[in-house]
Amino acid sequence: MLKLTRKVEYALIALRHMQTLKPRKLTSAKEIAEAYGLPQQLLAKTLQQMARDSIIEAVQGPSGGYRIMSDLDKISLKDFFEKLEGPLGIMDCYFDSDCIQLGACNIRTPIQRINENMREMFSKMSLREVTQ
Amino acid sequence: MLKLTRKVEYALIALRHMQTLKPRKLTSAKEIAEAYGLPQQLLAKTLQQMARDSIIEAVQGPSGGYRIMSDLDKISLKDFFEKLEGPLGIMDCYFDSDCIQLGACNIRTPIQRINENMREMFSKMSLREVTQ
DNA sequence: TTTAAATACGATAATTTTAGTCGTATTTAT
DNA sequence: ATAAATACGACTAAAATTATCGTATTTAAA
Ligand code: FES
Ligand code: FES
Repeated sequence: MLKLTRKVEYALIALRHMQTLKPRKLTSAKEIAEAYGLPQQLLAKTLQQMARDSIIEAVQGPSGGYRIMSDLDKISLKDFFEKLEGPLGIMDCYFDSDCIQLGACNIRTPIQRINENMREMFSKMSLREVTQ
Repeated sequence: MLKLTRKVEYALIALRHMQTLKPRKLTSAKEIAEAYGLPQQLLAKTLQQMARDSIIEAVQGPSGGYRIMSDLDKISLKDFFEKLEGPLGIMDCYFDSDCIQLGACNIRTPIQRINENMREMFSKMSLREVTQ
C-alpha cells in the first residue's frame, strides 16, 4: 500500500548514479545493473522510457549509453512519477472509472482531497532533491 | 503505484456510512455490503480488524453489528493506515530488510526523506476530515 | 566491411501481492 | 432451540508487478 514500483526505484538508483559521474559522461544499462545488482533488461527498459521522456539522453552503438539530459531541479517528483507510472493518486477516481460503485460513491470527495494533497506534496519536491 | 488497498477503501466507506447514522446506532456488515455493493466477507474482516483496533465497536448476536467507538478527530490518517496495513512508507527501508542491495543502497537516504514527508502529510489529516 | 556492444521494444513468463471465498466456531436476542 | 450476527484461519482466484526472451537496429572499432 502506497508503495513505489521497482521501475521507479531503478530509475532513481540510475539517476543518482549518473549524477556521481562527470557531466556528459555516458554509462550503460549493463554498468549500472552490475554495480547495483539490478536486472539489466528491466533497468534498460526503464532507462529507455526516461530517454523517451527526455529526462536522460540515449546514445546508441558500442560505447553508447545514457547520460542526464535535463535539469533535475526543474522536474518535480510528481512529474517524474507520472511520466513513469501515469497519473498520481491514491485511487483512480476520475469520472467513475475505477470506482466499485456505479453512481454515488460516498468517499469520492474525500479521496480526491487526499489525492490533491499527495500531488501537491510531490509537486513541491524536485527530482534533484532525491538524487543528489 | 501509491495506491490504497481495497481494505482501506472499504473501511473508509463503512466509517463514512456509520457517520451518517445517529450516534450509537448499530449497522451490520451485511447492511453496508448491500448498500454499497461490497463483498460482505471481506468487508466483515475489515470491520473486525477495526474493532480489534478500537476504532469501532462490535456487538455480537442477532441485531448486533458495529458502531463508531472512538473520536475520529483524534485519529490521524497515518495511524489509521498503519493500523490497517502496517508501517507507512513509499518503500520498506527500515534496516536493510526489503532493499535489493546488501549494504550500500544509493537511494536510501532520499527514500527515507520521502517517507518522512508522506508520514508527516498523513499525520496532519484526521480520519474525520475524510469521513465527514 | 565485418564484428561486437550497445540501445529499442513487443511479447510472454514467472512471481508476488491483493482480493475474495469457504468453513466453522462463537455469541446472543428472540 | 433457532437464527442472525460477529470472529477468524485456511484456502482459492485474480490481478498486478516483476522479470525474461527474442529480435531488430544502431554504430564504433577492428
Ligand atoms: S469514486 Fe473513487 S473510491 Fe469511489
Ligand atoms: S535501502 Fe531502501 S531502496 Fe535501498
